Parts: sequence; C-alpha cells; structure tokens
Amino acid sequence: MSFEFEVVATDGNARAGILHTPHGDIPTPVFAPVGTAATVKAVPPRDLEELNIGLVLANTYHLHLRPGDELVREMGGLHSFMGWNGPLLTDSGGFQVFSLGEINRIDDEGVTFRSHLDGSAKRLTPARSMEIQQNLGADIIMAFDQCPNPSDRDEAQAANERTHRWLRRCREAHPDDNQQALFGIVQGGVFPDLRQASARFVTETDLKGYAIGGLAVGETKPEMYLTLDETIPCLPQERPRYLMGVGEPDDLVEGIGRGVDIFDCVIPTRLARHGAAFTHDGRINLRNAKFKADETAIDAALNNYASRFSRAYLRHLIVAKELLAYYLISLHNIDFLARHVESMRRAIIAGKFREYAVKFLPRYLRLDLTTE
RNA sequence: GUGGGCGUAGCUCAAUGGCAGAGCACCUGAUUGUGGUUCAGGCGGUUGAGGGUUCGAGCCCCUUCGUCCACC
Repeated sequence: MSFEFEVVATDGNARAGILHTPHGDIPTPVFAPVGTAATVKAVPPRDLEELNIGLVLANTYHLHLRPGDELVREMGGLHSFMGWNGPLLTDSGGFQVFSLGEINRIDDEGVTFRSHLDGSAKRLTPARSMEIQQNLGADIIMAFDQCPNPSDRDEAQAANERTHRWLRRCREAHPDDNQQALFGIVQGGVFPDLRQASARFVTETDLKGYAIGGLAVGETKPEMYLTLDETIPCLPQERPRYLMGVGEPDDLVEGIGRGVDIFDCVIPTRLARHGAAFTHDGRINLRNAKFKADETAIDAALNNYASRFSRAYLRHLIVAKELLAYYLISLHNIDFLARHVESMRRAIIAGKFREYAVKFLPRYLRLDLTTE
C-alpha cells in the first residue's frame, strides 16, 4: 500500500489524488514547506499539524554536513529527531552542491565540493546520496541529479547525461521502495527536446514518482510554463509528479493546471523572514510604512494564529527584528499556500478548477481587467 | 566669572582655504529543490546664527547663541 498513488479526480489536466506513505496519506495536490536543517524555520511541527501540512521537505546536503546523517540515524531517524511524524521528503543534495558549493569538480561519478560551513573537502556520488538519505529516513528520497543553467543548451545536455547515468546508480544503490520511495528527476533546461529525452529516459526506470527539476532557477515564468507543457505529457498518469522548488501562488495554479501533484518551496518562510506576506490581493511587504497604523489582519480570508494580530503590530515586530515576526508571518504564508492548494484540490473534485484559476489569478496578480 | 573644547544629514562622525561625504536610521525594490545578519536603489544639508577677510570659507578673523570640561 505504501507509496501507491490514487488519482481520485481530474479536471482538464489537473488532478486530485492521494499518495500513501508510511507516515500517512498525502492528499494531492500538495505544497511542502521546506525544513532545510530539520526544521521549517521558525515554525514548530505542532503548527504544521494544525495547518494540515501534508509533506515537509528536508535537505540532504545540509543535514549531512550538520549534524551528520549518521547522528540522525542514531537518534532514530529524521521523523523522530525533528518531532514531525507526517510524511517527509529529502532532496538529494545535488542542487545544493551546484548552488552553494563554491569550488567543486564535477565528473561522471559524482561531485567534489567544499563545505559551506568549514571549507572541508566533501564528495557526493549517487550511491553516497542514497546512503545519506537512507540514514535520514525520509519517506520519499530523490535521485542525485545535476541542475544546469536552464538556458545553456550544452550544459543542459551534459547535465542530462549525468543525471540519467546517476539515476541508474541511485536505483542500484536503493533497489526497492519498501521503506523509502525513490523519485527520479527530469532535467533538460528550457529545451523541449532535451526535456522530452530526459522524461523518456527517466520514466524507463520504474519509480514511485517523477520530478521536474531545473526550473524556477532563472528562466522566465512563460519559459517555465512552456517547459511544463512539453514535459508533463511525457510522464505517466499513474505516478505523482513533483515540480521541485516552485511555490509562488500563481505558479501553483499554473502547475496544478498542467498536472503537477507535488510542490516544495522555501518562499513562504523566506519571504516571511524578509517581512513579506501573501494575500489574495497579491504579495505585500509588511515593512512598508503604509502599514504603520493598519489595524487589519494580513488577509481576512485566513484564520490562523497570526490572524489575530494587526498589520501594524506585525510591521512593528519586523522593524524591531523581534523573533515573533518570523514565526507569525511564516505561519501565515504557509497557511496561505496550504489553503490555496487545498482549495484547488476541492475545485478539481468539483470540476471547477478553471473557475478557481480565473478568479484567483487576476486578483492575486492585480490585473486590471477593465483595460483589457 | 575666567580659560579651553565642541557645534556639519534624524543619530555618530569625516572633509590642506578648492565639487559637503560615510556608517547607521528612514523610504522603496529583489529573493522559487533555504539565503533570519544579504543585495540593489532612494530620501536626506542656508555646515548653530550674524558679520568680515579671500577669486573662493565647514575650515581663517570678529560678534553672538548653545553645549561640555577645568579652574575660581
């Protein structure tokens, strides 16, 4: 039963489903907040439970360096260690090696890089990534991949070849999905033929889910949407599709409308730490002086613990660099995205996804329809 | 009362007699498989006041106001 995926409803290309995991069922589409260092920054697991968060992502690279995946295993695994008993996913470490590692050498077997913490030399290979992720013990683990510059065709081509080669190694090192499900990752930059070739290769390997990587890394939104249009039809209907690193509210609508089931993104918590909050009328920067005496809540449509506080108070907390600001705004932003995705799931089941999208997007993007 | 120091952006302070600046604060923007201390941009001045010397004064001279210190 574990890791089986049921599609319970479709509406156009959008689907509503259930992904079964050893730590509970995940209703999809789902948005996963990111807990890099075994914590969704500033938000305790209790709150994530109250917000009905279906999935949390943790980072292999960061946890391998600190506190160490061996320690996490000794402490009973990531669920126990971080006090989150719901479904967990770990990324492979590939993205961080490329985005954080200052000095690194890529070869066909893996990546040599320097720790961003102490500069010590480290090496990550597909087999090593699997070993680390097994030590961490998340429900879903990701193949070790290479994320190229999306608009550099030669680099995207080379990254495809490595990513595909490495997927085989990952499957060999993690041969069954009894305890942890391995997801493969499609690369290919913004080039349709490379994406399709990657999707063909990756889906030849039987995996519990397929991810689309290498997006939201510098390309434009239209490029990202077109790439999804080209890629998703190459993925099997009966497996969950995971768009990695994407989570702006409009992108969630665009992704779900194209058939994506799983998202993760740092944006709700990162924006919160910079004082920005999601509302149905678009993103607001609570640091702005215009909120100095604003007695309203961030977004009247939400009802979470942050809802009882005024924008004026939250602005004060941000300006004063009070820790409570990080907690309350992170809570709000995660709630916003969770309710947003939950609403889309209900809309899909009711056959009203398009209605939701055409209502949500113009308001969120603040489009003036009267001039069109 | 006498002697001395200091008065420059909201704050702390720079600036040989030669285009008045910096840091912080304030204001605005950015952040998509994490980047709480980051980055970018912007607002901001009758240099305490008045007079003088000079081609030219934040700087030199005089007066005055404020402030701090020391000594009667």
